[in-house]
Amino acid sequence: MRKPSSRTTQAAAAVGGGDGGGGASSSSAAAVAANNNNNKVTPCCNKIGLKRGPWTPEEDELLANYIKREGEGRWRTLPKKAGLLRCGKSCRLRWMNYLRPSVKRGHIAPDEEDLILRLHRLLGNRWSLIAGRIPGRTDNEIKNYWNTHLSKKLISQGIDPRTHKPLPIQQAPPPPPPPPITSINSPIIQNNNILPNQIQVPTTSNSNYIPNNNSLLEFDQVPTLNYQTCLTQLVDHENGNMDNNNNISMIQNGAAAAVGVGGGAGESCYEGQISNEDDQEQDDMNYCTNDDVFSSFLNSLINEDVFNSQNHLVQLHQQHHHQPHQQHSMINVVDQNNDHHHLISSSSSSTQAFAFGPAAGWDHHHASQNMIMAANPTAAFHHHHQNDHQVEKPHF
DNA sequence: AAGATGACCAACCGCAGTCAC
DNA sequence: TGTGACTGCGGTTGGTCATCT
Repeated sequence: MRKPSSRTTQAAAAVGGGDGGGGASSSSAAAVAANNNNNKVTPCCNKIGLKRGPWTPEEDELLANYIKREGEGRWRTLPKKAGLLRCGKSCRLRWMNYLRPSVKRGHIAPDEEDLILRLHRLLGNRWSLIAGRIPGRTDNEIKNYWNTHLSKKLISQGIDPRTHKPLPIQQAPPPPPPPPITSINSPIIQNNNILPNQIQVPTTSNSNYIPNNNSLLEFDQVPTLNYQTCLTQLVDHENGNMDNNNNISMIQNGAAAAVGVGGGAGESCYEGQISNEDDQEQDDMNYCTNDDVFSSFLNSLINEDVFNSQNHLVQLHQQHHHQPHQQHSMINVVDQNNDHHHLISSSSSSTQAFAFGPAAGWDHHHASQNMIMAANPTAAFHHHHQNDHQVEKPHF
């Protein structure tokens, strides 16, 4: 199984040394030729004699001491200043994945594992995003853990680790035909690794319709969130006018979302902020940025308790007021062309507590016909644990 | 005991986004 | 507006160790 080692040769020759900064690294003649053809060799990659391979304790000490003195950044010049025969990229990697004080190493707890599973179902192989929600863990560590443990675990459970859907069963009868559908043009929804060319929404009025693809939105389970204000800003920011040419619009009307959590449009998006980080992060969340929105969104999605609490409040509200309540969902959208994510807020009204979908009526006043829906985070979490030690319950 | 195999994971690679000039 | 440097990301490689045959 062990593959022939080429690393020693690479280290000795160090042709095109460094670790590929700017994508120009190579250690093979073919790659060197390609570099020459591309005429895109960064200075870092021209340097020879750079050390590769595992770091020694002495190198670690040099790097750690330098960063303690000078701080992170300026990776290109850091090795020389720190007295290291490494390229900046290697130094950065070593620091980020190993030497950083905040890095938590060792056994991944069941709670962390559960969180990884949830986030992966939601985000796919976006390891940095996943790692960002698991304090002390690096994207590399999570990626490795996924590839060596979790993917195998899911397979052993009959679940496709890429889609989080049941693996196909041999000799199984063909699935029943789906209900009539109406094609919706791109953009694409990313549903983990599924990137259909067309997103399809049933035209049936059956509100109980549930897509065959169980990763699609389950209309009766939609999280109620209160980030519409920030989402509006987010979508505006990321997509300019976000018109029909982009096929992404759908800013819901912002009225009285998220019962008991914050308030209506215009309020701070961190009213009722859900946090799974420390107090410092809580303190830092006094303003609204795209990252914050996404962070808050993830916090909400990974917290079933929050969702359940909100559902309960919605139910209470309806019991007392006997009127439909506006529901909001968050949809993760990926532009087909640029792979950018867009968090989209949707709204609908229904006389049922959590009805959501075609019968309840998509908000076509605010949603482009080309809008998409997918990535039901709640559905994604149905079968996971009730508790998330990472997340605090919001204060209502 | 020794080689083969598998698991783990640190490190590398190449690409893309962002920013300064 | 174009270019290059810098940075970050996800995929992949390969070294090391444990277990199997």
